[in-house]
Amino acid sequence: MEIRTRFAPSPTGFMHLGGLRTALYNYLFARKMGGKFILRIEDTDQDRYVEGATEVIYDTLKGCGINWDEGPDVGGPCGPYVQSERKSLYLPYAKQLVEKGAAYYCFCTKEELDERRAAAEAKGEVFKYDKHCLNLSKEEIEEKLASGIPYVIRMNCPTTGESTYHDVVFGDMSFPNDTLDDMILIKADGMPTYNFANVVDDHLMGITHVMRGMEYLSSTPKYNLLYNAFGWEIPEYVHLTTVMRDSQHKLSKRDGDAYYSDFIEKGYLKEALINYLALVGWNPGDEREFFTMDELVEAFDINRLNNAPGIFDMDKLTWFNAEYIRKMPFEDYLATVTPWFDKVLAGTNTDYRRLAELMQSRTEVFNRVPDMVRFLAEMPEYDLELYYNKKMKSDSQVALENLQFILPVLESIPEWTETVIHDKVMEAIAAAGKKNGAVLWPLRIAISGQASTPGGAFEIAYLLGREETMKRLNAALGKLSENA
RNA sequence: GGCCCCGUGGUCAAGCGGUUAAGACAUCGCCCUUUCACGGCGGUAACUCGGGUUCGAGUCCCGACGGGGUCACCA
Repeated sequence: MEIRTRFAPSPTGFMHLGGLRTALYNYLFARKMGGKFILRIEDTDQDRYVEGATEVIYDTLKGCGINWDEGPDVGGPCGPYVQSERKSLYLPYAKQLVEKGAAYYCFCTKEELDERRAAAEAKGEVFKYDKHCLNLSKEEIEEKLASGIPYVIRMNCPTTGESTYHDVVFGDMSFPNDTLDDMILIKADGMPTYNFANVVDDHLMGITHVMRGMEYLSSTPKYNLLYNAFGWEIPEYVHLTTVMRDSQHKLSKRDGDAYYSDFIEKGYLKEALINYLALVGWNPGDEREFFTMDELVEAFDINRLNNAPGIFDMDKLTWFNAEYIRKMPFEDYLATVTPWFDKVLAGTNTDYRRLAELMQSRTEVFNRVPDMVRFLAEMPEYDLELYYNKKMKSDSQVALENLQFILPVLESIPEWTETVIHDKVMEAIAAAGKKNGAVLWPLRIAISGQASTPGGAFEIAYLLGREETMKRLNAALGKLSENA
């Protein structure tokens, strides 16, 4: 039998990382098994409609290399793949259930229900619909229906016994039936609820494996009741654990760390993000950590899914990102980092190519780049303390002396290239019998104003250019002698 | 609160009755080196707690504690 999985997001305008991982796992499993991966848009809540939200879903998935075989844009044998376009299809199914006694019309208004719920909560009880409308006579129902009183259709859950099902990651799950609420299948506006549409669509679309977040663990018995009432085959369930920010919080919108777009904007690479995400809650069973999408497909196994929630570790993601950046072909890195250089170096004539060579092994996340190179555009304020470095045998006194020593050497450099600067300076240092560090450390501080820089004195001097280097050097000398 | 799930270092995580309890990130130290980064080497650090079962328990059972989920005309 062909394996068919699906990702069924609702268009909210954002792609949550947890959702992305769900999509990824569905995709990986389908590909691994040679099956089909379906994209379905669940937009039955008209109040939540967001303009352009489906495009966000398409773009994110496509950008990550998660391609679907059937979906709203590519079509397929089970279309349409947007729930709002399937609206008319659900009511007949609900009515079928009513005829079978597995569901019933309910005329209780939302307000009445809210009141009863509040009353129950006030008493510290769990509110459960009391099946009030189940007791209506056929005549009463006909009459209300005929007079146009708004209604919903609810499922009729058993109140005794227990429901059991098997989940691939959690094993056998068992729930007392008296905890099951008669959930609404068709809303007063005629639209199906998520709960109902989901079951009907999964069946109609031939979904064999339902992979979704574990928040559905406890409503699954109700879905199974529905499948059974219809006489449909129950799919395999694969409930995925939640991706957490820390042990008590999910990844949240508030912290700006929940959405795919947040990470892309910060300068995380989608390959790194996908790679890391795949590993939160799943592992290949060996020690591999780096995976291309194809390798992920090859290695993926739903039996190795973890059943304990995983915390999304920003540090580890950042490490993955840095590793991916280091492995980027240089030209790709240059192209990607250029706009980040531009943020602070746009007016300068900095050699981006050379800077990029220096920066590639030092870039963890692209949004950290501007702060690292800003000193090239503008000499930062710095403290004289920076000249002190025990290991380099440098302090402000030594700095003054050695900077005065190196100034004429630099002035006489015939050609301002890195190698010439390097050779001439090293020559002079050796000739004077000085220590490399005692000259080079102060020099780098003098022209960068920073304790650490991407590259040493020669690289920075080259990048700055002769004019700017001399300008900064003279300024440093002034500052040093002033305080001597 | 009812019901359900989960519990190995700070984090991810291997382990499926007998191991010196892997590995990765983070952290710390050393080496390389004109800083930082990269790279190399090494260190610190864990089975939530009680009871059982067993010759033997991180692995099985029960309980406690802790964390999470769910109880909508949201999905």
